[in-house]
Amino acid sequence: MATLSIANSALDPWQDILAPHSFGYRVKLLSQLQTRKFQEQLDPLGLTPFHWVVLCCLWREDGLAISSLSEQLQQVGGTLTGVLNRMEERGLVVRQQDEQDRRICRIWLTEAGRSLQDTLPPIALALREETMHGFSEAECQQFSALLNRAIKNLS
Amino acid sequence: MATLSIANSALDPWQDILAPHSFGYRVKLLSQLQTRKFQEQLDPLGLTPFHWVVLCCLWREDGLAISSLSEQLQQVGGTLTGVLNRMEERGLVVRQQDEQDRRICRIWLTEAGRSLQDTLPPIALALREETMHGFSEAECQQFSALLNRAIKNLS
DNA sequence: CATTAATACTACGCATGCTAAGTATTTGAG
DNA sequence: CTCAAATACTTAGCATGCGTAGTATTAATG
Repeated sequence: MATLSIANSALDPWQDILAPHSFGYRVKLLSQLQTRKFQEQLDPLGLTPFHWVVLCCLWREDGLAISSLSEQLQQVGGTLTGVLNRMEERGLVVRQQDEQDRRICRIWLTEAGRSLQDTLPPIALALREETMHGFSEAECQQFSALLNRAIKNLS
Repeated sequence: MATLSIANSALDPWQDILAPHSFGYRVKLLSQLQTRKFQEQLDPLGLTPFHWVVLCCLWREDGLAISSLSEQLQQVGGTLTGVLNRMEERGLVVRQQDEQDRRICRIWLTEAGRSLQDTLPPIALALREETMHGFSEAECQQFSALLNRAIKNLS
């Protein structure tokens, strides 16, 4: 008979590194839960969470090179190619070769892509508030700081 | 000219919800970084991070139904079908229909799958220690507790 | 100036991960 | 007992996400 008692966990030195109760798996799970909730909200708009993050970058600075997006988002180039193809088909962005260096492909917002700046941030904010429900300001900052340190350790 | 100054961030109320600096995106990033590092370690063994989490469940209790794996890992059934197919081809597990209820498909470890219990946990432990490098015991527990609360909020 | 190296991106194959639809089996309402 | 509903799983299609290989362009070396 399998037990999950504290005593058992104290006896098993691997307890806290084995999925699904490990720290690592719980990070993955939180990431997944966020994505699922966000996906639900974006689906009626014909958008995906990945579209959102690309749009965020372009709202701040339009005409970014794919390599710059890749660096900012820490995503490999191959992944972006597909996403940008679908965003272009969806009419959110257009590709344009750089004049000076024709290896570079710059991504520009369309009017449709720019106008989403009014619609999407409130959705993202609501998700953040749901995630952080019951957290004090200090706890939010603590969480954020711990997250940054862990990311730095693996970068 | 794009600036990233504190002053600028204080002026923009959306600053902390826009990718790639948002809390949500950083959670995703930590999850991704973990997966990449783990993948690197598992690749020479012909394994994936998903194999690891399934094996963890089976080491604790062999012969689990797919629905039970689905619940424990919080993964939809369709995802597991593919993973279990590949694990079966890889010789880690075997499928067997339940005698009492033939709708249920139980997953059993092979000897190869069971023997990995000696090899894999140290790899996972090393990754965890790399992630948590420089964290005090109290900080680890704090991080873990905040994570659990956020997961609960979205579940 | 010519050739090699480096850079930016694309293409392909494979592994998650999701939804929706389909199949087999069992349960349960009448 | 019978047939509809519920359950367990598979299949198919699409969107990430990664690694590798390929193409085009520019930079760097001699």
